[in-house]
Amino acid sequence: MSEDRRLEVLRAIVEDYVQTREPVGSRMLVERHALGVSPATIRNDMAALEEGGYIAQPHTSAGRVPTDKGYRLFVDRLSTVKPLSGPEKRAIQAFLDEAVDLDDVVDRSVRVLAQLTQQVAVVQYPSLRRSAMRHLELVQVGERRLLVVIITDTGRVEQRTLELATAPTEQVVGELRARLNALAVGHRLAELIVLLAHLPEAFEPEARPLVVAVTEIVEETLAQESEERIVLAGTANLARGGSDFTRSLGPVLEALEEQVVLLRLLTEMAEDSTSVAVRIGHETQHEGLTETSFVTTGYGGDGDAVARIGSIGPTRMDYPATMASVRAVARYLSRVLAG
Amino acid sequence: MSEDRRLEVLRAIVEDYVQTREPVGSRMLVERHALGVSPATIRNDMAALEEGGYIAQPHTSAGRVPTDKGYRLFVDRLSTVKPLSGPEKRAIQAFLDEAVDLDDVVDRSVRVLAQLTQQVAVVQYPSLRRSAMRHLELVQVGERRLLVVIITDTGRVEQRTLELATAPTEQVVGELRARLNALAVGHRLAELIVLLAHLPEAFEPEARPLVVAVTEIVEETLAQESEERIVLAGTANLARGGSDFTRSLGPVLEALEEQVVLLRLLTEMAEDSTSVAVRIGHETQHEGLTETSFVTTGYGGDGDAVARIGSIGPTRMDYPATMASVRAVARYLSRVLAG
DNA sequence: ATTGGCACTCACGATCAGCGAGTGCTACCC
DNA sequence: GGGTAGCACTCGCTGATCGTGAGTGCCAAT
Repeated sequence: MSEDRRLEVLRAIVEDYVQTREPVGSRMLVERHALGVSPATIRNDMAALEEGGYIAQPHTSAGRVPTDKGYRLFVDRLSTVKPLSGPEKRAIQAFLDEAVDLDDVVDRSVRVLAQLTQQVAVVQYPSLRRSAMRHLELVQVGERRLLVVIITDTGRVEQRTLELATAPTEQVVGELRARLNALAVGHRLAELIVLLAHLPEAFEPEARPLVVAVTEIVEETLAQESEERIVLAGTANLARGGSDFTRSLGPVLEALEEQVVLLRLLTEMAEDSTSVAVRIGHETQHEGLTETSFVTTGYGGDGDAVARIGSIGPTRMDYPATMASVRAVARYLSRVLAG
Repeated sequence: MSEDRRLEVLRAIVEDYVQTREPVGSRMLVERHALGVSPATIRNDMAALEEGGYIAQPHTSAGRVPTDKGYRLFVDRLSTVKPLSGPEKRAIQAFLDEAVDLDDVVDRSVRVLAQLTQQVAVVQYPSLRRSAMRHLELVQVGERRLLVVIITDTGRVEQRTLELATAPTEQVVGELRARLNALAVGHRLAELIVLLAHLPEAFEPEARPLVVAVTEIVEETLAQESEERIVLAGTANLARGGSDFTRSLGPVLEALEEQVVLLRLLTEMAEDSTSVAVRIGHETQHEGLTETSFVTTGYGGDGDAVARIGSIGPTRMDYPATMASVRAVARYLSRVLAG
């Protein structure tokens, strides 16, 4: 009973099951794959794989289905990423290049990925903290209201209005704007807290409340939970494919609407920021997502990513294809942002 | 056979069906509602209502179910809006007041509405064209790149980058910014095309290409289809409620993901901008939405709305409650935007 | 270690009868 | 003429029964 063949059997089971969506039996297996042995032999291998927890049978007298552990092994050791076709690549690039806006880029990315994988796609907006300041604008709107606009090099624009106790002079606002920009432009926003610490001291006492108020709201913005924005697309794909996922669709949708859940997952997976990371079924640690897998990778920035993009589908998905699509879209997305 | 009682029967059927989700028969009807007549009489009325196309029976020997036409009559003439409870109102207000941002306001509105109605909620971002210019900022980023940022009084921020043929001087950019703001601030963006028409002439010939480029990109931004942004929440609610909607969920989700479809509907319904509008089942004119109803109303601005908010659910939804929720959230949303 | 054979299990689909909610119709009453 | 009571009829739903076949596990043979 060779170890190699057992793995080969597991791979065959995964591939067949992904394709047919039905438990795969020993007979079908030898027919569809040139394994060179009889069904009975396969049955022994299957028994061993089941013993090891890599496959399971839904009911007695049914074929085998891969377990989460089985998929894990498949992803880690048995699969090879299948690259996208040339036309596909070009289509992605062309589509993303038309974007006019960060919102538009993100939107197009998530759509194209959903389209490619025929699953749910998710994109995190570039993290404010990890982006660099491109420009900070102060706009006086009304007597004692100030609009603070932060623009990052990733194209993100964040804005807050500020109610002031006293109306500042045009001149002070101008000076503050100039100094803030001189100080901050080009730096990561995360560094800002340190950079801004001593800023008030550079101003006359009368102006300090204003300066403090502005720096505070900037810091607040960075601390905000809403700092992290997430966009989904392709939820309709969950329902597609007939009798596939259909019954337990509710919990999945609920989980996907909980931004907190998605954020946690994406953050956890971010440890491995550069390559494609996979979370399978129970590994998501979320009740509604036990039949769901995440395939994500970082994008933007070289070395450490500025945010993540990924695809969400049933555990029984085509991992090699999904991984390829995610990686491809992430690359083009990075390129567009950098360009 | 009094006309009045027939309508009363229709109302009873709608109310019971909405509540029980099962075809309602003559016996149940007289038991649950004090109609003061016997089932046989009701049957006659039912026959008449069926004749008129207001109700139908799924199969022979089953109870009756309201048709789209029946719901329409119910909504138009038989229902009275049930107001929200005090705590509910306060909760909405409190939740929306915490918003820090336009994105945040929109996000919170759509969530709270989804929560209230237990259906899908949809919010259109304030239309750029109908908003007034609060500020227009030009930021020079890099040698020959200019960032054009438009900020509206509804809090919307739109941004575009502009590649220039030649590097403009700081001074020209400053002058352009000042003039643009002087010209445009306070006006509806829709009027901008006219306002900006003669702007280039006010500049020296060398500066004109820049001016033209900027005005052009502003106009382009307004023409953009992406000018209209839409946000959904509560799609998970479609799946909730057991065996209710479950089978034909796919098409609905697909339709909801097609922003174009939603936009068309919202726009069509906008004719009646101030009150609550309802589209029932086939009235949506969309294949995937034949079992779906839209309840929407305008928000922001008094007189003519700046955009729409609404709730989407099964045709067999609680119209009075939904209409009340939609109207309430729209009001608070308007208030927050104005404040 | 592999294979052929064989008994066993069990989900699935088809068939069928009984039940009951609901209807339409007709004859009757006020 | 509108309302009511009674009655025969329809038909979807439920549950039981049963055959079928894919698939398994085990064992003896190679």
